[in-house]
This record gives sequence, C-alpha cells and structure tokens, in this order.
Amino acid sequence: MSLSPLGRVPTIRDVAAAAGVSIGTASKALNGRGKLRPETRERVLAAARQLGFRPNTLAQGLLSGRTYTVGLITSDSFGRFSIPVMLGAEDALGAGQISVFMCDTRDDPIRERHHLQTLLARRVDGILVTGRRTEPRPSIGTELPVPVVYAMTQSTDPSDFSVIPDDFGGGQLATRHLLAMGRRRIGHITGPERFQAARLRADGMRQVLAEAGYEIAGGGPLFGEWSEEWGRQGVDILLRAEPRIDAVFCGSDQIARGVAEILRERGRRIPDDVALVGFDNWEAMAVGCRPPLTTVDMNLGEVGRVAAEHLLAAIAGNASGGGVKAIPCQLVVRESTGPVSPRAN
Amino acid sequence: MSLSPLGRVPTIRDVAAAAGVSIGTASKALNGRGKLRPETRERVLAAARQLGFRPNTLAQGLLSGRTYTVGLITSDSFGRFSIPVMLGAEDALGAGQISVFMCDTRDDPIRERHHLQTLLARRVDGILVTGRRTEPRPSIGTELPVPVVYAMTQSTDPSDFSVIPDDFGGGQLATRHLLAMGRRRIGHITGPERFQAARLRADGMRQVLAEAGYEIAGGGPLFGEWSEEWGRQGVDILLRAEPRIDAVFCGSDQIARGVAEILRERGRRIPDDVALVGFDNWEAMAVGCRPPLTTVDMNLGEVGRVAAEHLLAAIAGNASGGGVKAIPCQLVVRESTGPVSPRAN
DNA sequence: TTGAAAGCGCTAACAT
DNA sequence: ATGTTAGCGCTTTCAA
Repeated sequence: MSLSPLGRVPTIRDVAAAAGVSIGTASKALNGRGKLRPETRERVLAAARQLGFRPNTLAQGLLSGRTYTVGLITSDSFGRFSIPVMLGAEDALGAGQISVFMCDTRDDPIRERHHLQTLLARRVDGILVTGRRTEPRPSIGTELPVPVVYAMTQSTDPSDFSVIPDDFGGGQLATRHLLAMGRRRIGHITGPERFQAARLRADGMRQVLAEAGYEIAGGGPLFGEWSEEWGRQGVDILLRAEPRIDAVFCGSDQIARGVAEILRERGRRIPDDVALVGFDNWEAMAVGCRPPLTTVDMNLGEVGRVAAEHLLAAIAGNASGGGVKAIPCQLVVRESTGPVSPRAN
Repeated sequence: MSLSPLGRVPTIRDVAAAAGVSIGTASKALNGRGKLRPETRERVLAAARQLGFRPNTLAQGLLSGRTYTVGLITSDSFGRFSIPVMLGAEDALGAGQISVFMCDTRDDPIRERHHLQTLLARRVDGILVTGRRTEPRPSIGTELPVPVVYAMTQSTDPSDFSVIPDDFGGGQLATRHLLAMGRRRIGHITGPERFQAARLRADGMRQVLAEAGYEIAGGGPLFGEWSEEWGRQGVDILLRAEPRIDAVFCGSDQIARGVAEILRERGRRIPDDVALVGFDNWEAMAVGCRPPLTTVDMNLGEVGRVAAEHLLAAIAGNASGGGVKAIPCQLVVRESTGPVSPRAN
C-alpha cells in the first residue's frame, strides 16, 4: 500500500530494469504469455512485487480498445430506488473487473447529455441508465458507439433494452396472499394514477380478484399520492365506502404506514380485523410499522444485476436486441397479514 | 449523439485528415494552443464537429499524468447517509470536470483493498472515502501516491483529513431551540452509547442545558437502538421516570417517530404538551410524522462538498494536512415543536 | 504558420 | 527464451 521504493508510481520499464530484462519480456512475464524461463518469470514477478507495480489501466485501454469501465447514469439522484439497482449492477460488473463511473443527472437533460459525452470520451465499454421509473423516457441516444441498457426505467425506443420490476405481478402476488388468508373485501389505496406502476399494480390486483369472483372493495382503487398522509386520508374514505373491509393492499409502504396508523385509531386490529400489505419493502418503513408490514419486494438488486449482465453480454457482442424484461417481485410476509380472525365478523 | 460518419469513433487523426492538416496542427487547433491561421483553426474545428470528435481521455491522461478521475470508496453500501455525501461530492467534482469511480466495499476490508488497488491502477487523481460514521476507522493507506480525504467517517491516523458533521453542535442546536420554546424538562432518547455520534449529541445537549441551569430530564440520556421500536419503548421509560416531561430530543428521526406515536397514545399532545425534535432530517420519516417533525439536518451534501473541495485542493498540490473538519448542522423547524401551550400544566 | 517526431505505458508481432 | 519494434491517441517540442 505504501509508495513504491522509487518514490513514484512504477512503470513496467522500472520492473524490467529491476529484473534485468527487456520491457517486452517483462510484459510477457507479468501477463503469463509467451515462453519464458520460469526463473526469468519469477525474477520479473519478484521485481514487480517489490516495486508494488500495477499496470497502468489507461495504457492498457488505449491499446486494447477496451477500458473495462461502464457509465452509470441515474436520474434519480441516487435515490431510494436506484441505489439497490446500482448495488446489484456493481455486483455483476465488479465480478467482471469492471469499474463504474457514477453520473447523476438531477433529471436535467442538459446534464444527461453532458455526462454522456464525458463517458464516451472516456471510452466506457457500455452505459447503464437507471431512474425512478414513471413513464418511459426518451432514448438516451441511438447509434451510440457502445451498448446501453436501461434499468428501473424504460426507453420509449423499442430497440432499446430495459429491465424493470414486474408491477403487475407484484399486484397479483399481494392479492393472492390476501385471498389465501381468507380476505374477501380488499381495498386498494395507491399512488397517482399517472404512474404506470400504480396502474399496473392495480391491474394485477383486479385480475386476481376477478378470477376469484371478487372486485376491489370500496368501488375501485383509490389513487392519490405516494405519502403517509394520503394513506391516512385514503383509509377513511375507504372505510366510509365499505366499512366491512377486511384487507387493504397499498401501493407503497409509506401509504401503508398511514393506513395502519388510522386503522388502529379507528379500533381495527391488524391483522385480525384488517390485513395490510404494502409495496417496496422499504426496510425502515416496513419494519418500523406497527405491526411490521407484509409487503412486496421489487428485487431491485436483481433488476440491476440482470441489467448489468445484459450490458456485459452486449459488450461481449451478444446483443440481446430491444425489449423489456420484467423481474418478478417477491412477497415478504411480516405481521400485518394473517388468517381471518375467528373473532372477526 | 449518433455514430460518427466514419462508422467508428473518430480520432484526431481522422479530424486532421478531414481538415487536410497534420495531427499536430489539429491538436493545436482543438486546444486553442500555438499560432494558427484563423481559417485553419476553423477548418479543423468544423471537421471535428462534423465527425463528432471527442478526444480520447485515456490518451490524454496517459500523456498528462492526470486522469481527472477520483475514486469514491464507500463502506455504507450507498446507504442513507453516504448518498447525500456523494451527491455533494459529485457536485464539487463535476464542476472540476472530474469523473467519479464508485466503489462499494460492503464493509469488507478485502474488497476495500481490492478497490483501492483498482483505483490506483486506473491512476485516479485522488480518493474519497465515505462511510456511515461510527468509530474512527483505520487509515486506508499511508504513503499512497494520491491524496485521500475522508467524508462522513474518520481515519484514526491524525495525518489523514476527515470531514464529518458536527454532532455536538447538532445536540446544542436542538436543545437551544427547545429551551427557547420554553421547555425545561427535556428528555433524551437516542441510539447505542457505543456510537460516537450518540455520545456527542448527548454531550451537546447536556452542555447547553447545564449553561441554563438544567439537566437532561429522567436522569440522563436513554441510550438504546436507532429504531422506531426503541423510541416507543424509550418514551414509556422516560414518562415513568419523569411524567412531567415537556420535550424530548431524539437521536434520530426514526426514534422520534416511535416517540411521537406513543406520546399520542398516552394522550400527550405534540407540541402543546410535549415538544419533539429528531435528528437526520430524513425527509420521508420527518414529513410523514404526525405532526411533521422538527429535526436536525446534518448538511450531508455540504460534508461531501467540503471533502471534495479539500481533495481537489490536495490534488492541486495544496495539501491541507491532517485533521478533522466538522460541518455545522442546521435545525429544520416543522410542527412538532412550538411554544409551551398556555393550557399546559 | 505548419509539419515531423518523440514519447506517455503498455502489448503483440516479429526478430534474434 | 529473450529482445526489438511498432503503435494505441494524444500533446508537445523542435524544425522547416
């Protein structure tokens, strides 16, 4: 870890000199290529070790045309959703010895273009675009010299490849669980209708209910905001529309928190009287809830990982073509759901 | 944005050819150096523009010895605390046209060393180490060939430079505010005592109270966990020890949420009967609270920004020496604090 | 005012 | 088995 004995970062030239061989020989020894006397190879390696030599990646990249770097452009300011995605991506990329350039656009197209230019100038091998998915976004660029994969956001260009969570499936998952617990009058309080995620989750719920011969209680989904405050308001609206409610599926954990709080205050026990399912598995929120929240986990790490793997494949020349890949969600059962209480009704 | 007309990434050689000049001339034109006929310069620039030329940063870096990159090593898995720090850092660095390599260590020293090696091999100009600060951590390396600055974490090596939030000051801030609101019996529920942050916040509180002739109500700080659940438990302990409590300062917003919930249930109005101050300004938590939480903001963005600026200075050769710089906190007043209610007592 | 040439650190093809 | 050379893309002398 300490500075090299030379007092500067050693080059292969220093190694060669120390080992008393030519630069080419040193290179071969270090890379295990070509035919060398074992003794020579060992001498070179020893010299390298002693000097703390690490090959200059820039020089290697210049020569090979591969930099083993990718750019990660996020429009979510490294937010709650893009972080796990990034982590998953870093996982997959790190395994491939690839370093990641972080670029935050703050949702500003100008900044995005700027970052894109910078990344291309740095000759990244590929680009990952992540976001807080709302509606599909414009493609970051067609005909780019490197492959691009979208994660947790979608490009409007069908020739781009995007990886997103399966919101529809998530809605199904939550609903099946509630049905399995014997719940029949299930309400839905969720975010703004303009969010595709909100619509898809509601659709998944509706579909599962319909198959079982039910509908969303209270007259349909209550679209509102992604906030606790809306959860508090929404549940009162719901209770008014259908007082006999025995479960609520919420579009987010925050909404569920609000719902839980008011249900308590209205004297409804969770889960005995009313079961509650959230969405996001936002640890701090879900675990802090009283009782701890059963919720849908979007497997964001997996979203990032899959996106990164696709990017790696594309870099390796195995382009996967355009399209959208939806990663299945997963139900995390905690204490806010359970079988219908014998005392209920 | 589209691929160059050449069907590959253009080099300066292509630009020179297109403009009908030598490579050296093209370089001068592009960099505005040397003496060139204005017409020639224009011709080169036009060619570059037409080809979509962007100089290869690797080649520039190889030559100049400067890569205009820094490594950002985080042991917090891009967690809640390191993100804002990163954002602030990216801010300061981006302004300097510096790109950031993200490295997450998952708190594993092996991974950390690996990332460090990788960064050095990539010839970053400097390294920023961030973390979720608990106790000071071992230095990432002495005698490194590039400067290192610690943000939101501290090195045990006094010759390293660290930037952290001023927890002591944060504790003072919260306490002064509560005193100003006329509160006198102020309890303190906070995280584990092994956290320096918890101890410092308590110390700041104690000092301000002492100056005003008071002490922490209930017999001293209640150290516990950083969770809502602990907030719920802690406040009952506190109420038992000192039922006439008129304010609680919490070591985190999560704790404060738990405290708020139970205070409500015990029939204490916030802020009329009991004022409440949190710590972190964790937006979703603080705003979702009933009522919205007055809390201490650590200015994490500023922590990152200052750290990055110091790193830039060090890179530029203006080493700042070792030491610790504490960034002042800031009180964010919402609705959980207010003057003592006329009806109280 | 422009061009030619050297060299940053490295690898790979070719000589020896 | 080892050394020499060319060249990746660029900047910077130094010649012309």
